[in-house]
Amino acid sequence: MDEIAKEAGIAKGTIYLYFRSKKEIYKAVMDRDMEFLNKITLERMDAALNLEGKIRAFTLARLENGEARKEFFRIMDSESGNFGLTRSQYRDWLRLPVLRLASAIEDASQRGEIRRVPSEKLAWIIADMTRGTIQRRLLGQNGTAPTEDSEFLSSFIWAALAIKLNSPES
Amino acid sequence: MDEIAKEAGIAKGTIYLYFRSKKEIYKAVMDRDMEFLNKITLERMDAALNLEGKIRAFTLARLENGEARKEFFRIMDSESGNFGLTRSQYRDWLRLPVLRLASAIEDASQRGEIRRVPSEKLAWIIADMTRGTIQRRLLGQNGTAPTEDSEFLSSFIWAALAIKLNSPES
DNA sequence: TTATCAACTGACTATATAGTCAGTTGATTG
DNA sequence: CAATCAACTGACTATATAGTCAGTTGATAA
Repeated sequence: MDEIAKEAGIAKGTIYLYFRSKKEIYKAVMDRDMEFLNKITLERMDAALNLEGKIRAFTLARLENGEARKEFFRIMDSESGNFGLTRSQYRDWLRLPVLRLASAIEDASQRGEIRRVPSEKLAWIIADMTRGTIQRRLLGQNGTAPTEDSEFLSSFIWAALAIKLNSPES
Repeated sequence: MDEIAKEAGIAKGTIYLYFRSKKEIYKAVMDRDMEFLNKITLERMDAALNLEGKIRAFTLARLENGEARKEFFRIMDSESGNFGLTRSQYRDWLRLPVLRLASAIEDASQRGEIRRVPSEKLAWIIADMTRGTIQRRLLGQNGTAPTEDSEFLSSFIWAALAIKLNSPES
């Protein structure tokens, strides 16, 4: 709190005129950032015309955001316990874009554009892969661009969704 | 430390005859658990005859372990920051089984059993999906068995790896 | 000029808890 | 029996820091 006050150029007591507790500050920051991230994720997904584009939009929006807010992610990752933020709250925030992704998958599945899959489960593991990739990018001295990683993820997922065509006997 | 001492049935001071600090205790627990988890993961992967089996072995070993040590994972997840454990140390522990998975993928890729893929990247995202699935299992009241989730993950991954056959024009 | 008050201040309090160490215990030995 | 000592004890110390509150400031109003 002393550091926050110093950084903000106010006295510590002043903080408590605007926030009840330290937790509340973390929550406010978290809410703002997650809201923003979800907003751009959804916008970019909506702009995409087909499922393949939506998957690419989802992964790329997340990867780019991770890149732009490294420090935030680092703190979230290693200090979330310090401010009473559980993994389940993080999951709650993810839910909205993930469910949007799930409906897109479900639609495509219904329309026969991809093979039949459990859409919600799939959407969650897409989110898992994206998160893991962001974490890996933040750790190592990563030379690759977000677009490249997004491309890798998307094409991998897309390959798994392709309808199996009648194949010559193997 | 008071709680640990109580649980162990010794005085707090006695702890410091065996461990230099609180961090060291966490590290010891972490090391033991991760070593164990890696051991069974590698054993089960080695027992599998082909890549598909190895992927299934990897995911299932992890999922079952997550099930058997819920409390440990929960603490790891939400309190890792409290004891100076960074995400990068977690990643270091994962490295061994992930690289083993990567070589298996690389081999299969070389032998033409699967299509060409960047094996290490792929191995890491398999680990991501597995971790995410474990976390989801620990949160919700999950009715499904680990085998079912492992099956879902493995078949999804396998579908993405299948060699694209010459298809009739679409 | 004085009163009022909202915004602000920062020294201080309260609390939690990792780590310490002077003292105890009980087994072993000469 | 007395001496020695390794293992152990738990009351205590040291430190960090979230949160408080009596007092200050400066603008506005009467």
